[in-house]
Amino acid sequence: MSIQQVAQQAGVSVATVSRAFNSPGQVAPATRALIERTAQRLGYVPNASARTLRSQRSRVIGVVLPTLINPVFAECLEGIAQAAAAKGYAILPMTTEYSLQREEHAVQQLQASNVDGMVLVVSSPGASQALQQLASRGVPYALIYNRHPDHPCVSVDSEQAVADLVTHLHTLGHQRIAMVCGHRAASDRAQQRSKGFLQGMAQAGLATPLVLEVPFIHAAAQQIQALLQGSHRPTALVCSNDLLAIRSIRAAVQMGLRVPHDLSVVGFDGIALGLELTPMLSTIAQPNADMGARSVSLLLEALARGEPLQAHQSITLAHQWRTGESCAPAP
Amino acid sequence: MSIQQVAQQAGVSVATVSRAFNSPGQVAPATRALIERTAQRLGYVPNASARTLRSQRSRVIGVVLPTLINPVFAECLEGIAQAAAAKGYAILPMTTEYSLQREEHAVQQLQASNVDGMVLVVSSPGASQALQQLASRGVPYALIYNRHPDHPCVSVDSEQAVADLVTHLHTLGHQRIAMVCGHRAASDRAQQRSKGFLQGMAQAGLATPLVLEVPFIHAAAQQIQALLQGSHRPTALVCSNDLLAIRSIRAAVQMGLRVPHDLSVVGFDGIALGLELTPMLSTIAQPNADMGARSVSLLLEALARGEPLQAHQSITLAHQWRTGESCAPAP
DNA sequence: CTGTTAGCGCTTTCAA
DNA sequence: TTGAAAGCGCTAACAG
Repeated sequence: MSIQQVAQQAGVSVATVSRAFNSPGQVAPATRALIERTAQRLGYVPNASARTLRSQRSRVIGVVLPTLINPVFAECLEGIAQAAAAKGYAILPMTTEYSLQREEHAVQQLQASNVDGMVLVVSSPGASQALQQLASRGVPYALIYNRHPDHPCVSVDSEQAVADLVTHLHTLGHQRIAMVCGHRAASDRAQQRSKGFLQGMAQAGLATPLVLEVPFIHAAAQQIQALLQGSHRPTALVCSNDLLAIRSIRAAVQMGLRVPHDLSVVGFDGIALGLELTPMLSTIAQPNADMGARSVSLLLEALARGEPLQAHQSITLAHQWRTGESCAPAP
Repeated sequence: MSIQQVAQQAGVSVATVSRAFNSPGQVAPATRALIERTAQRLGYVPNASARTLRSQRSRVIGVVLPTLINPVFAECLEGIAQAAAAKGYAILPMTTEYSLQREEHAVQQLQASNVDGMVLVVSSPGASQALQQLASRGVPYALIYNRHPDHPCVSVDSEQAVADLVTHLHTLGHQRIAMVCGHRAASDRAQQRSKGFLQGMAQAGLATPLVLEVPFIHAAAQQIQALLQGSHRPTALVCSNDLLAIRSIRAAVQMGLRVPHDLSVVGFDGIALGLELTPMLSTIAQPNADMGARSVSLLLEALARGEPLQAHQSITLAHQWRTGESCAPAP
């Protein structure tokens, strides 16, 4: 089913059929109606590859994410997809599983696919080859969750958020607060959040802050339990994301601790599932879908202006403390 | 960066460059090395649109899923992505949010994108316009999770699984067993699972089976709590998926019931997160990533043979009872 | 082993 | 308002 056949059937030229689809206003109403009817009857759908090849724009936005197993990224992707669809754009998502190599590969693939722009979550913006390539080639892109002065980012202020959280915990009477943190090398979020933790602890005048670094992928129950051992154990655990919080709760309950009675556990991200859990997850909630949507608008505006996004166009969105049920005053 | 410029820089014809990429064996080692070096230096990546347009194959597999918010589909997608990548295929996922209209739209978009084949989870294979279109146009496709005699499907026998589960619960002493089920109109899985429930109840000689139908999207705590009211309340709840099980546990705990002591709750799907919860989710686990992978292999085999998949090539994979901690003998 | 060449289906001047 | 025609970048005969 090509434009040729539609043109032939309708008794017009291919150019007219093309116009009927792309700038209907330029086609006489009668002609347009005829073409629409014919196309409908033949089940004609314009060939995206040909269109892209010829017009040098694909109306596709590439998306690079660490993984879809962590619901925070799935939620964000839904936001991206929705915002893109509303503007007539399709999305092409790729996951990197926190691997730098796959990050570069994804970016390369997306470039080959002629995406008009990209939305990415990378490990570490400062160190990313992939981003450099994008910048040097003038491909418009926006980062989400990442924060970096040299790149256009849509994010929340994790550092401040966690620092404030520590203050809040301190107010609740917690003195011994520890952090469970994802691999900082694989995520600038983990870095910022742990930085905020240390800052908050210092501000509160709390001593010897403990930060336990664990992998993202597998549960690390034993390490967490080791952290919770002894009479001088922490009374509150700050986790660098909700998934780690969920794992921490399990680890704690397994060793006989009650959450939040004996131990407060708070997460970061605000995944929707956290609201359904028992206890409901106490967490610093990010507007995940909205962040996705905002990054798309930013990107599309840049596309419309015909120039890449600048670092100074970064957006910091408000986070929100979700009280939940896994956090309580110190015992 | 086009093949032209690489050819020129390397002092060979475009055909040779093309061959160097697509059938390296046909190019003299020295020439190939030169081309590879040149391409590398210039940062050349073949243009996917041009390639697809010319060769009439995109090496892309379209994927249609209800949503990525339910982790079962996210896990499945990871399986699909991995299997596809291993064979040099990219994937193009679209979500339908359980809407029939979006289902058709997705299929149409994917066709326009020249995908070589599709993997889909639809609401109801028997009623799907989209599938009919695919079949009539000879586009190879495979369904996952769905089960239907007229379509090639990769699935587990949900009906049998749930029937067996009811037997198991009966063995554990449960007499009053109810089901919490997703909208049957929006999902043939919900249909099959509720059918299995009724069958299991009949087999066990248990009376008046209660099936509560709830929406997929929003929590329905009140309806579930109404079901659990009174002294003659169920002692076990069979949920048509893990998300509903998680919600049911919350609803139960909120009204003072202990899980599994007062009430057993079992799910269906085997999402990875279920293993991390407290109590760990008791569930009928499907091999989600594997199902995705198998559907891809099936599809690629069909592609290699140059013909669509047939209904009789359907695969039924084994499910597995995951004991968990949310299910116990009747109180 | 390498080069020449004809399109794949579409958009977009340029003319009429 | 419409048509003719020139490619977008690539692959796949075909020829050498």
